[in-house]
Amino acid sequence: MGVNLKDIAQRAGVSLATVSNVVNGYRPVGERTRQRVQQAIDELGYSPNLGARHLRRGRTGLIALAVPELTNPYFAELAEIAIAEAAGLGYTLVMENTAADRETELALLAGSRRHIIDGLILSPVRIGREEVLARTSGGPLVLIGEGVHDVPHDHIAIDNVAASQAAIQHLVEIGRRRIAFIGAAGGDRQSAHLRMRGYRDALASYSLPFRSELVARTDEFSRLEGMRTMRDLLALDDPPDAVFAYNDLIAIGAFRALAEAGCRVPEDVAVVGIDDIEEGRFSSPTLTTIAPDKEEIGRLAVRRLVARIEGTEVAAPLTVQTPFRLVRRESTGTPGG
Amino acid sequence: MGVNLKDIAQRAGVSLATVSNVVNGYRPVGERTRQRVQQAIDELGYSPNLGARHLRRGRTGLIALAVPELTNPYFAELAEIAIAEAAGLGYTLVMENTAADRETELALLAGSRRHIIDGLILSPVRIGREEVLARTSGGPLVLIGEGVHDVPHDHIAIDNVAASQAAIQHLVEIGRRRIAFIGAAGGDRQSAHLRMRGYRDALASYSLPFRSELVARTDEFSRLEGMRTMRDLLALDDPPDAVFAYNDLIAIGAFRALAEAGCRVPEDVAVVGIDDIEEGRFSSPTLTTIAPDKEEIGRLAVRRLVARIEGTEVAAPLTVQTPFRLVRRESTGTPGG
DNA sequence: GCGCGGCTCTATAACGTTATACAGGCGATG
DNA sequence: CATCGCCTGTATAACGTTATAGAGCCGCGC
Repeated sequence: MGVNLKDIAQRAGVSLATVSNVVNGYRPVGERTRQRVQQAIDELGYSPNLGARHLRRGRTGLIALAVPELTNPYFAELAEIAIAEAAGLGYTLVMENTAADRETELALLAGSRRHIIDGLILSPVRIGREEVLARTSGGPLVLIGEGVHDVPHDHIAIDNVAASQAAIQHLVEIGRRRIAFIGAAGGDRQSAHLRMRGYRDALASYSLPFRSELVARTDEFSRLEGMRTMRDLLALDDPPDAVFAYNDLIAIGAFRALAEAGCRVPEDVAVVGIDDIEEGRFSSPTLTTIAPDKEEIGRLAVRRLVARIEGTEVAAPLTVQTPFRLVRRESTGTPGG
Repeated sequence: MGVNLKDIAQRAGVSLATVSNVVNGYRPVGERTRQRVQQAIDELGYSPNLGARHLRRGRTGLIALAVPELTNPYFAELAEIAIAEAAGLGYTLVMENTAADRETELALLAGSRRHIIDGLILSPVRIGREEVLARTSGGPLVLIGEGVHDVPHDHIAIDNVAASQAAIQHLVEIGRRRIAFIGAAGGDRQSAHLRMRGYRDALASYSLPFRSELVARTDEFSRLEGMRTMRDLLALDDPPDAVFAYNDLIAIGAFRALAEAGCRVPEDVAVVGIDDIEEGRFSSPTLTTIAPDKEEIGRLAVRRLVARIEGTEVAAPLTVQTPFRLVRRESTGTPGG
């Protein structure tokens, strides 16, 4: 554990500063001395003490990715991508679990980790524009996903309204007319508002009536809530012939309720989700979904954050809408079926 | 961020050391001064610079949980528990993704993060006893899951042989005789060996023949591999009437192959997995599984690691076998059905 | 009156690194 | 030949904290 710069300096017969320069190339070092130092480093197996380095530099080399739930496969898949990208840029990514808790999100935003992390990628669900604007310090911040717009931070998301419209368009094209929406906003969750708006707009553009009984609110976006609300929808006098779910987890919960009720998918009820989690590629039936470009979102978020941290990016905050595509699977009938 | 010990000291009119003592109580401070200092802290909103503190103390307050894949819900669920437990003990838990890569596991073991983390919880899959024994430094280590036994480190796992036996027993009790096993060891993965052993032993104890054509090897333990190998099993002249899968993901992949082949579960083929991931509670059919006590594993791993780090635990390394239970669901028929 | 122990508090040296200021040598320039 | 600048390398002051040694004060016993 204990081999440090001084040990190397002694061994190579040079000063501390020279060793430091060899290690991180802040200033040029003559070829002969560089070799001597490098040899000493190799022999003694030196690796810099990051704590000390970062105390000096004022940076820790850690960035955080805060998501509402680690157990949502969408975020797990995103995290894997972001971790790899961060590692490639020399950073370590720390996962934070906000548990969709407003206080936790606020604390993170205010910089509760400010001495630990250099920057934060946040997927907000319980806070909005005002809270983000009120933030005065805490280092660079990149927002991902929906929820907060028009704030002075880099922001990466898909176009939720368009995504919803694409889903509804698909359902209409396969002949569905009574289309339900599961996952309406439980108050302050703007992402749900956006997807709801896309749902309404699309219905209107196809001259389909908006029926409030076909809109199901959920407190959280889980399989369990999807199952519960789907049961309610099936209990209607005139149940829906299609369901658009806020996300894939809800859709899979809906599958469960449909299976228990003996409804066939897609014959009786077609289902579309959003997220394209791997689970939906193996469920029975497989799940038609709107697939965001997770690679792009994860990598871009990390790259923008690192650019801000290192000061190489000073341009105005950027809002990026990453592409999405509709992936047809069994839950809406196979193409040509 | 800028408000540090010195600022507080000036404001309260005392020395640096006194403020430090108020903050972390290393030595007693008079009541009157303590109050003055506390007031200054509150007014200026001081929070200690963890980098500096840890440089001085030689600890960082970070621990890592290294798992083979973040996107495996079992590990995501475990991580959520471990993160909460670590936070309660004043530590921040960093997730590391080994991607089931031998080199990554070795690097982590050797202490590639030694200046960043105080200790490591590792779920090894590509390294074995010798590699762990060869380790000379790198701070406290707690092993979870299977794979490595008889090493001088705390180790938390379920009894894999017994778990497998319980699964087989259940399948036998519901009348199955041709029981396949998916997820045999692809070489060095000892966990698969153990589950395989439980499978063999259980078959023997029920006087059932061991048929090698009913054992499917997989390179990784994913839904995709489960689907592929299940297809192969169904192509046999005399296909199995039950499948015991290495884990739930494989079982769910097998579901997919069974659905595509038009096989009914559990009527034609019964399926049992291990892990009890939430996905299996909503799949169609729902998945019978061996449920490890994830709460216990996650919390115990963190507690043991922290105890080692803080030196409060000096007893010999402990191997804990946490309990498991069989959870009956549709994939083996409902109780009494 | 002097020394001694107990109680608060202070001064300060680390921890391991990086960035700044500076020193010496040497070739090029005026 | 003196001056300037470049090139290497060194010495050292931070970064913000904690632990150690010790300073001042007070009361008590000899």
